[in-house]
Amino acid sequence: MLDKDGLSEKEFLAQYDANAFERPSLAVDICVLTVIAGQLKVGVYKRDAHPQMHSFALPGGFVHIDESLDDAAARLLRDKVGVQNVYLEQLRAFGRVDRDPRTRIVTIAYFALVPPEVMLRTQVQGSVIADVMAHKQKVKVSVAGEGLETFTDHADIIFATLQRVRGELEQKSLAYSLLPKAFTLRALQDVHEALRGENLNKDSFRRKVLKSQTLKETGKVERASSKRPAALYRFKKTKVSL
Amino acid sequence: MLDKDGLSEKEFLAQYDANAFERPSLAVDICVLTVIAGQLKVGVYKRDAHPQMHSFALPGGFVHIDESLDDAAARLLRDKVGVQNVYLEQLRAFGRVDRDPRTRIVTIAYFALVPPEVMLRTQVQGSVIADVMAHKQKVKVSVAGEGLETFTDHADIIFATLQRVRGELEQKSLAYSLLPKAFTLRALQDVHEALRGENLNKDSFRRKVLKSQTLKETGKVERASSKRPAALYRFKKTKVSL
DNA sequence: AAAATAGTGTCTTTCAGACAGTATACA
DNA sequence: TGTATACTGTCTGAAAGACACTATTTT
Repeated sequence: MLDKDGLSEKEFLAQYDANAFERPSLAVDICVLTVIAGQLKVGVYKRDAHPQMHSFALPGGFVHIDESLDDAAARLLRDKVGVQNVYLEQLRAFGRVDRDPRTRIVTIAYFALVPPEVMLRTQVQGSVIADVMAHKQKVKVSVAGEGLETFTDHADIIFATLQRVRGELEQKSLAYSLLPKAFTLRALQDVHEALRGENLNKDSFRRKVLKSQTLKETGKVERASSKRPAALYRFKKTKVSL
Repeated sequence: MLDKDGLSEKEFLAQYDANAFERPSLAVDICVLTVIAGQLKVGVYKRDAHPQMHSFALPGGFVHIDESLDDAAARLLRDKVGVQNVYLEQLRAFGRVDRDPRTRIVTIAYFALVPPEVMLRTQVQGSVIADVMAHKQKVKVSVAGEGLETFTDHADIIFATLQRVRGELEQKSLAYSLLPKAFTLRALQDVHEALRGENLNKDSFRRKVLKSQTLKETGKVERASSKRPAALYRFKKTKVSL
C-alpha cells in the first residue's frame, strides 16, 4: 500500500528524519508526598548548580530515549530519592516556553505517595522533607516555618498534585499509600485531613470507612504513647475503579 | 555566585548543550468531544499517510520550539479541526516507547469540549464525527455501527479523556461547554447522561441543578418539535474551583 | 481518681429516589 | 380527546453531623 508520495510504509519509515525540526527537551519531575504526624510534607532538594542555584527543586531528570515515561519516573524516584514500590502516578505535562533558562524543557510531572516510615528511612544527599501549605491558588513550601524559594514552576506542580490527590482520594483509596500496613482509624483520618486541608467529623468518618468494607481488623491494638489504645486495621484492596 | 565547576549562571547557560543526548519528539493530540442528540461523539480523521495509513487518528501535530503546550493545542485545534474558543484542557502525556513506529514520540494529550452547532459547522478534509462507547476498560469508536481502527494508542487517550471528564463534570461544570448558550434542562441532562454513560433520575437531577444557583432562566421556551415546550436556561458562570 | 482518647447509640437534618398529580403542547 | 413531555408536591429511606454517653488506658 503506497502513500501520496508513492512510498510503502517501510520506505516511508526509512526516510523519516526525526531531527528535521528543533525539538524541546523532555524531563520528568516527581512530587513526593508524605504525611508525618498529621502534617503534609514534600520531598525537595537544594540545587547546588545553575540555574537558580540554592533554590529548592523537585527530584527529576531527563527522559532517556529508550524508556517510557513511567519507567523514567520510577528510575528517578529510585536513584534520586531512594524509594521504590510506592504509589506513583503521572500528573501532567508542564510546558511554559520560559520555564527553564537552559533551553526549552518540557517536564512530565509525576507524584509519589510514600508512607512516613519509608520516607524517614531514606537519606539522600541534599534532600529535605519540607512542609506544604496550600492557601488560595498557591502553595507554600517551608521548613521550620522558614519559607523556601522553589525552582521554576515547581510550586505549580506541587499545587496541581494537591488538587489531583484531593480529587482522587476516595476513588483510588490513595490514603492507604501514605500509611503503614497496620494503622488506626485516627491515623487514617489524619491523612485525610492533611491532604484535604480541613478537619473532618470523627463520627461520620468512622462510620463511613467502617461501612465501606475496605478495612479488616488485625485484632491488635496500638503500642501507644497515647491514652486508650486504638484498634489496628489493614486495608483490604478491593474497590473497583470507574 | 559560582557553581561546583566555577561557572557563573551566565557562563553555565552559554556552555549548556541541549543536543548532548538523543531526545524524544514531542507532539500534541486532541480528543475533541461533542454530544449530538444525546450521543457522545469524538472527532477523528482518516490517515492518508504512513504509518498505519487508513486508520483513524485524533487530530494533532508536533510542538514548535517556541510555543507552550497549551498554545500548540489551541493552534492544532484551530488548524486541524477549524474550532476555537472552546473548552480545552490538558489530559496527560502518553509516552510508551513503541507507540509510534517513526521514532520515539511522546504526545501530550488534550481534550476539547465543543457544542454540537459549532462541531457540525466545521468541515475539515477527512474529518469524521464518530460515535464513542465506553465498555469495561476500553473504548469503541464507530460510525453507523461500523467499528473504526484507531491509530496507535489513541483509543487509550479517548478512554482516559472520558474518565477525566466524568470526574470533573460537576466540579468544573463541563457540561455547559457542550451546550448552546440557551438550553433546556432535558438537554443538560442528556449531556450528563451521554458523558457518564448511564441514565439519571430526572426529578433529583432537576432539583439539584436548580438548587445549585448556577442557572438563570431566559424566560423563553423551546421552539420545539416536541410536545410541551420546555423552559430555556443560561449558565451563570459562578462556581469557585477548589 | 483525673485526664485523655477510643468507641457506641441516637436524634435531627438533608437529600436522592420514587411516585402521584397537574400543565401545556401536538396529533 | 389522547398522548407525550414539562413541571410541581410529597413521602420515604439513607447518610452526615451533632451530641451524649461508655470504655480503657496512662499518670
